[in-house]
Amino acid sequence: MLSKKTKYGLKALTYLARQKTKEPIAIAEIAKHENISQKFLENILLSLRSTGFLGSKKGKGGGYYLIKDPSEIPMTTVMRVLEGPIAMVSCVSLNFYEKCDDCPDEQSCSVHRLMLKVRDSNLEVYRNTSLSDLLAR
Amino acid sequence: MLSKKTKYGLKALTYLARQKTKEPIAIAEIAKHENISQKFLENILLSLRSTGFLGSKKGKGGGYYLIKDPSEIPMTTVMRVLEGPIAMVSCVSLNFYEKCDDCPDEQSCSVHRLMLKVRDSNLEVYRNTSLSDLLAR
DNA sequence: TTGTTAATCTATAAAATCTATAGGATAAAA
DNA sequence: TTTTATCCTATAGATTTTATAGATTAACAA
Repeated sequence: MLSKKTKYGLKALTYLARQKTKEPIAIAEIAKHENISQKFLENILLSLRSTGFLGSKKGKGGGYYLIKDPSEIPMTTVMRVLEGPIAMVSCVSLNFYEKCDDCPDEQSCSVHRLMLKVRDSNLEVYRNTSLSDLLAR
Repeated sequence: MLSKKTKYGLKALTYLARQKTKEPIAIAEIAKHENISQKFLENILLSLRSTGFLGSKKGKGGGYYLIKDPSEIPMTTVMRVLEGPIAMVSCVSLNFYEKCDDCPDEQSCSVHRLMLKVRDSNLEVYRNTSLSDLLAR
């Protein structure tokens, strides 16, 4: 299941991408429009900021804004920050590889084999999807 | 992340599929070979039995055995029983559809749009993979 | 300078889910 | 009728997710 964190994060990014202006948008405004707890959203946007495509400004008139064009913001990056590794098991993870402690041999592991396919499949979707693809009606 | 339940369930099914004989295999044997808590595995196999491709026999010489050929056991069925719906949000689920309570319009929802792609992609993998595909070395 | 606004940061509470175990019931075989 | 192994239900323990609280920092405006 998709976490609420990811769901909210995607909605917030979409909300920002739909703005005509590039002026900062307050968290309160996003939270209100997208039915999200403001405090929860604060944490989410904060973690998204580390990606480099999201900027923020403090004080009056402050808020969040996109630094890059939505078409330059890939879902691989967004999903990794929000949802964590794209792979469902760490032994097939590109960015967070870890050996399974209970599995003596990856080559012959059925779970490994299946999850490799799933990872490749998901990766292709995320690599070929940017924030701009989520906007269209 | 893949749950341990699913991981264990897949390993157990694979273990059964690799048997030469069609005689029942005791849970204890599977648990030992695959490093799984026996009691936990009991529950898992029990839930897998509902799919119809897994049979069991009680008493001495009892255990679990595959009713169908591994090539006739699709991952869609296995994953749905073990891991739950394949869709990451219920609003794109084929078998467990539910409207999101916080989302006024699916058509314009960015999460819906993205998760639809992910579901299709995963579904294709699971539909084209059977238990027999997980066996090969 | 001072007050107001809004993001930043850390900690933690509350809720939900996952993982594992316990123990008796049932069925089959010897 | 004893032994063996699955069946079934309940629940304990651990982990993760979701949400909130409150003090801090930065920017702006009067």
